[in-house]
Amino acid sequence: MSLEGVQLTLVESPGELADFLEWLGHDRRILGVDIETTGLNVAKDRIRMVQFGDAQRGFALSYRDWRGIIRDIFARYRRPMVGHHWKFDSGFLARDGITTPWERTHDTMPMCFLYDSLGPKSLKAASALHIDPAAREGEAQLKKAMAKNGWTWATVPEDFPTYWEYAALDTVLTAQLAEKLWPLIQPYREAYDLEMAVERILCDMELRGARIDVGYCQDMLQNLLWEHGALLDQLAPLNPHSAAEVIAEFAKQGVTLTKRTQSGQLAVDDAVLQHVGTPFAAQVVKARELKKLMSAYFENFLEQRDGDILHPHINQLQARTGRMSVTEPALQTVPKTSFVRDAFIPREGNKLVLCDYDNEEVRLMAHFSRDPGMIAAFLENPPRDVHLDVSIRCYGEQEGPAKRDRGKRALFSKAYGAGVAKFAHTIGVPESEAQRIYNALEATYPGLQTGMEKATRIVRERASYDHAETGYVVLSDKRHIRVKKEKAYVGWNALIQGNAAAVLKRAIVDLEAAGLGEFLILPVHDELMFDVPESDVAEVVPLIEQTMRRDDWRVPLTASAKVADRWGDPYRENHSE
DNA sequence: AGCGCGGGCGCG
DNA sequence: AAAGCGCGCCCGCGCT
Repeated sequence: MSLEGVQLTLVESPGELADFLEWLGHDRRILGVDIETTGLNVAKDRIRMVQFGDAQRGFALSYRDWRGIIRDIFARYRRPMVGHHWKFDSGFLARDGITTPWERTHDTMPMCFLYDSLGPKSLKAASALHIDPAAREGEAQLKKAMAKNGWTWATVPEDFPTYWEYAALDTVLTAQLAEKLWPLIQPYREAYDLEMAVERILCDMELRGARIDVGYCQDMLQNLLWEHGALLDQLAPLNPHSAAEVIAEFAKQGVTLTKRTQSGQLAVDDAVLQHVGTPFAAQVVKARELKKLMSAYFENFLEQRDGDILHPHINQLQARTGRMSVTEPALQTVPKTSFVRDAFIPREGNKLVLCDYDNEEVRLMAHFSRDPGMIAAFLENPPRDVHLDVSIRCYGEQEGPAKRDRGKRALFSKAYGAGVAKFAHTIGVPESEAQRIYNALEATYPGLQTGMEKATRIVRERASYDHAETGYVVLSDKRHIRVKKEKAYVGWNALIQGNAAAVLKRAIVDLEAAGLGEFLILPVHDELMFDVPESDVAEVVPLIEQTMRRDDWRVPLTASAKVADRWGDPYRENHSE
């Protein structure tokens, strides 16, 4: 495939429209579709252009001029279509009341990911790799022209050739990419079908959005602003957010710092400041905390809302493991305090339902390690506390329960590759002590070590076999997650996180099939948030738990739901968790 | 003024 | 032989 001889057209006159419609009637394997918008925000931005194309030709249509025609095309076109990141385009069109035929639509983004989970996922980068290095030229040229003329995506003239050619070419790239990748991803059809089904549901979730309590956010932001301002006044002229100034202040006060950052500078992170323990160190910690709460959370909630609804971007294939991420705002990183989570409320007359998998990653480790003790623990009813068992083996029946968290930290540290030194440092104990906990872990669940070694070996062997820089692990839905050979030990993490991600995606599809899709609001790795009418809650909650439950692993993957009036309810101090 | 990076910190 | 993994967003800072 290449871009040579590709013909691009801006449809302006009725004659050009007739030519375009005649072309649209031709027989072709797949029709590429794309839209251009004034920006990325589905609540605030507009569609400017809609483009159609195949491997040879691309057409750009002004949305303002041809909206009715465009609507008809989506209603009538009966053959397969393909977009790149179709959730974006489909969401904008759906918002305008234009329904698109998901059941006949493909997406080259999941194709890219399934072909190579570490490869490029953007249309331009993937096209440059798979089709023609010239695929990037239009974008570069357009950016230059926009900068020169002070244009944005909202103001660049529709008839500016570089703009509409760039727009029309995207459909050609998408169509060519689809033709090239389609045969290559056939071994991963199960995963592809799953991703397409998930994408459609995520599209609806983004449009639905999550409701926030605007007044609460405004009040909390005011309080934070005041408190942070007062702290800055106290410290002035010193800026507690400048590491250099903080380091200089410690030097002046005679405090010696030793920990270094990755690049060799003196570290002044939370652990260091806690260790220093002076009032000034505490003030720096406090200032950072307040700033984070303001800037990353409450300010963003208020800035990014549409009325009282947040429409976050749910990035389906962002992580190399196939995990999803949520941005604008980053709702997967909301602090686990009622203070921040109280910002999230259900719609009028509704309840929030929060359902997460119980110890999902540990249960998957039990499955893949085949460790008899770990498997047995999860087969008991109720399940044994695997972390407590490690702690008791290390510290005894008396002291063990109080040190359960060390058992838990040991498992996750060890499982994801931390050495004894790193583990000792993160939990703040001498290395000898950390080694004792690791020994207890190994004695309790010896299968963990062998499982990790096996995953590492497999990644190395596959990389060698392919003469490649990367090997891979295979997930339950047959997809490959690539892992760099020089960090082959990451294979275990990829296996666990990747399968956890696939489990959640399958659950989302099953929930929709069970009629619960309309309540879905947000995924958080091993957890789903629902917004459910109060009158349906009693019926829906057990259905959610049953639908999410998985019994096709060596241990059951169970899910537990909580009902709340605010997201913060389960995190309140008097709550018994 | 805008960009990229490192440090730091929020989550699973 | 040894190696914590996966993200997003903020700030300060140095650069263009």
